[in-house]
Amino acid sequence: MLDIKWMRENREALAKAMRDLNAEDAPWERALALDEERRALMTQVEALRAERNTGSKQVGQLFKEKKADEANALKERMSQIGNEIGEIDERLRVVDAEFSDAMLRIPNPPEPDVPVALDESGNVPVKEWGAKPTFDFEPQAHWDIGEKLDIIDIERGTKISGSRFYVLKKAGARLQRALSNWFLDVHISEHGYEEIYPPFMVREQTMVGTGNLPKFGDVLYRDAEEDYWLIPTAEVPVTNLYRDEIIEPGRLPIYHVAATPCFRREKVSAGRDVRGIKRVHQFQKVEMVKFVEPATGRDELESLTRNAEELCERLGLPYRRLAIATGDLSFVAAIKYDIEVWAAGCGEWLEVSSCSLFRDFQARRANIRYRPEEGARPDYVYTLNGSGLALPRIIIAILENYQQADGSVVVPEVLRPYMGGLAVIR
RNA sequence: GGAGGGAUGGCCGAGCGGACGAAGGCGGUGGUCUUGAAAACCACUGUGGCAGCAAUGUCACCGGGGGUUCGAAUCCCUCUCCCUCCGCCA
Repeated sequence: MLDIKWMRENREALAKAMRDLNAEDAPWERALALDEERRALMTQVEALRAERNTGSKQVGQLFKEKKADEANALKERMSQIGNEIGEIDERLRVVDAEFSDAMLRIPNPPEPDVPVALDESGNVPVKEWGAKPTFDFEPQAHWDIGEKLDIIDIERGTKISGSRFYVLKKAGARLQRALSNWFLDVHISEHGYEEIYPPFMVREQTMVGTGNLPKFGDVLYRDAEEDYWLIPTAEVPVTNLYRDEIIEPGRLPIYHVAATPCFRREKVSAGRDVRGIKRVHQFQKVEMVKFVEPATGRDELESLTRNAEELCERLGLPYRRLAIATGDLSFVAAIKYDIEVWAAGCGEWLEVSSCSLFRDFQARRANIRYRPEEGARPDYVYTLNGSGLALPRIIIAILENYQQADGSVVVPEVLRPYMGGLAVIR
């Protein structure tokens, strides 16, 4: 959510931001109009309330002085004012609700250095690391490797739960667990993050806080009877940890990391990436979330992104960093880098991390503030998050990049301690 | 799942239709006293909206929302959360 005061004073900048974002349907003009109406109604109703407050006090006073006639007359007048207040209040309620709804549907303006383009074709590779592996045989795709090694069972996943579900078995399941644990351990002991185990189901308000609702409910799973939504990422519960709180001086920055399953309906990408385990309804992900002081936002984004990249490097997986263009930016992000890992079998770059700075956009929605110093007035924090990293795409990359002619797969060195010393999956 | 009891300022806790933004206490800040500190005493001590250049004014907030009333922390409805007992359960 944006600062309405900023919006009032920066109409042109706002208009340009919405154009750049390819979000010209965002109701920002409507929000500004409703804001004006809202304030006008407020001024009216408050004046009336002030009148009634003093009047009502007099009523009591007059009764005490036994001036019943005067008291009743005044009461009558106050009753009329009460009716007027009721009417204006009614309108105010409607206007207010519409205003809030409009505000929740306006995306975050991009940072000045975000490449301007209407869609993902404008994303700019800003960095590439590692050499793509070469083979003296025809490299297989992970769905073949996984099936032959009996570590990915798509057929049975589909039998149990339907399309876009899979079963990991034996070294496959263990590889995922090893990755998840190793990621966590690196972030905790080397990068200064605190581990969080959050709920995987959250209520609507929590989804609003991170910007997943009201606009993107169609990609979420929910309980049919109760107000429970399955998290599409740990970002949701972890960011909301401090909702409606004021973080005391000296506590920032706060770094959290959580490994959770993520649930996504993938409705909008129906038909895309149906093969294998690249795009699935349930996947494991380690997510980093930061709460920081505004001035440090960009530096924190860089270090966050590095925290993710470093994992790829240590796994020996070639990757590239993409600066996401305005038109491809998520609703809440002010700037975003994607990290894509090369998968030699299907010959694709796979997105395994998205690192975003939200400025105070989420903090306003979720009302997360901090006190810059003792006694100072609270201000909104900046929030950031990034995957570090997403599974099972890393599994895909490992299987495809580390495959050998005989169909076996070499386990990257760093994972072996987490795999009971296993060096080759065969 | 059943039966009860709660939610008040940073914390504890009173209030049950007007004098309440809210007694009292604790904590915090400033001051007096003191060589210094403690104690004692005095004062101050919530957040947000709107109008205004400002001083300031005004409105709202006693878990959330709605209602009754001239007037609600106080009465009614509803939701959420917490606690106790019973049942069930990894």
